[in-house]
Amino acid sequence: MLKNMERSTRQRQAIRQVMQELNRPLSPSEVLEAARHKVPGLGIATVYRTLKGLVEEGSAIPVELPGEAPRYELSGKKHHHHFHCTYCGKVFELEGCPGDFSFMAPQGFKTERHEIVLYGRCTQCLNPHP
Amino acid sequence: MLKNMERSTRQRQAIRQVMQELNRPLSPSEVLEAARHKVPGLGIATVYRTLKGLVEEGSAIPVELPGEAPRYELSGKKHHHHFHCTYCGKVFELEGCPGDFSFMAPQGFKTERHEIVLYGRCTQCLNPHP
DNA sequence: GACAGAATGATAATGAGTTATCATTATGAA
DNA sequence: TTCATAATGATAACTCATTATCATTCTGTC
Repeated sequence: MLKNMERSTRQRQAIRQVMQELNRPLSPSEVLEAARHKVPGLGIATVYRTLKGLVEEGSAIPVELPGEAPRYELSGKKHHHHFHCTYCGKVFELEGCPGDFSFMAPQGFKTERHEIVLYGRCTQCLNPHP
Repeated sequence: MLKNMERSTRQRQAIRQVMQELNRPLSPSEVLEAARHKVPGLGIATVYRTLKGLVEEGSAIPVELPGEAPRYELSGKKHHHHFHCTYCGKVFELEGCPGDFSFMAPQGFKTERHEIVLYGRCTQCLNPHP
């Protein structure tokens, strides 16, 4: 007897695969575009529904960046930050973190967490003809 | 002969004052609320128009934080980051910056700028009864 | 294979934030 | 003070991301 996200459909398989393969935070429309290569008729509503389900079951988490609609990445990764290519708009995962930034907060403030976003050009956009 | 933001109205004066006095990134509705203490009948449309004008003339800049609508702060400050109180929702300016984060980017990526956001509790929210 | 009902896809509806409209008011040059 | 017109405030309209609706299709159990 099943509960949430109970049936294994081609659409859901494709969406999960795309998120594993691309391995970076994806917007719903990026997921749609990539997953349509596997399931041509895929609709955006299914993408939203599936992403919501993945977040609810804990296997994906939303990634919020300044001025952008949420993207989604698979969960289970350790503390990390992101790089946003200002040319192609893709967001990449960074490894590691320089550490604790509590010292930046004013006296009397209690820092609980932090986010770092780097902006610039990714390799593909710097070297368009490899 | 005047150009943009040409007339000095009570509304515009109040909005500029509020931004100077509070000295932190303010959302349009925060500006409205604060500026209404000076100009009671102030409307939200005027706030949006004035903020847009301030940005166009270069005296204010939009501050984008993850998952939030843009706030606005007066320009001319040096490189800095922000603290977002998760309790009252206010955003505060931080002084200084630990430095360069290019080393976090993958091989072949070119980092041009970075953003840091700290999350936690501000003094007021930690000490409600001073 | 048959069947209950979960899932899908197209699209209408929603919601939050922002902008446009327009009649009225207020600024500032003459 | 007068007057052209910029600015205001109320609110309708718009934008864009997301969700709801619903007829149809598909999954998985029997």
